[in-house]
Amino acid sequence: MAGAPDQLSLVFAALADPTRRAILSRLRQGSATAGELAEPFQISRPAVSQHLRVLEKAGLIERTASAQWRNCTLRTEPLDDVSAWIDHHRGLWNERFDLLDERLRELKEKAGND
Amino acid sequence: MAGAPDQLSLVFAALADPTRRAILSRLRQGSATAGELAEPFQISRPAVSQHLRVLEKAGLIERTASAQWRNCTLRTEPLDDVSAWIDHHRGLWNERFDLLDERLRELKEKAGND
DNA sequence: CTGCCATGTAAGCAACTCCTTATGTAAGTT
DNA sequence: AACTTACATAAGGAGTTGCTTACATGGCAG
Repeated sequence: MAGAPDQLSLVFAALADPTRRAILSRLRQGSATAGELAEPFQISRPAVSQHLRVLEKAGLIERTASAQWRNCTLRTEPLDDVSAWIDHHRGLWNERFDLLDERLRELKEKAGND
Repeated sequence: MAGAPDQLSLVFAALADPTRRAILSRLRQGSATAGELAEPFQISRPAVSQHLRVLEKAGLIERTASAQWRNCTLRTEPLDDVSAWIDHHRGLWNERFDLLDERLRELKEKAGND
């Protein structure tokens, strides 16, 4: 039993593969069919299909069927979560806002003691 | 033969594990020894040790040995690369800088044709 | 209906991940 | 010296990933 991994882990895992990142890069220029996405790669179609499934599970693409073509479109919402996590741990927020917070508290105490 | 994965893939893969993300979160409050990092988790010490090695290979932590203690410190540089990739694919940059790029290329061509 | 085309699914395999227990290794303690 | 502490590494196993080939599905063209 696997015990489904959380969404953030799914997204990070999806992005850990260069082929999948290349697929996403490609989709940045607009949606494409599975065949178009497979073309630039040396790997087989089923392999690409499996990559697409991983990306879909991570919420990074959306697949809509029209006739025998599957259209893939980029979805960037999961990247917002990733971005939030990353920024939180880069200290863009922190070491600045935490210090600011502390500074404010100091000033408050000082003002209180006057 | 594995064929060493690129650094960005290493970082994404390292971040795909909740335990490792928790370790990084913990390190945000300052450096810690391997033992301190292992304590909050139910898994064995060797398991934590292996997680630390993955994080080290990804460049996300630095381990320095002093006596029999291994001190782990957070390194955020790899997160900058991740952040750049993410932002690039979120369309924060894009729709602005790609257009600028294209515009520059147009101007260049025009200048060449003169 | 028959056959092609685009794609997904199934089965199988090598390689990797993540955990375990057992065994180093190096520094401090008695 | 023997013992403990703090960690790493080794070996092994269950589960997952990423690829392959072979087959199934479903729309379309003759």
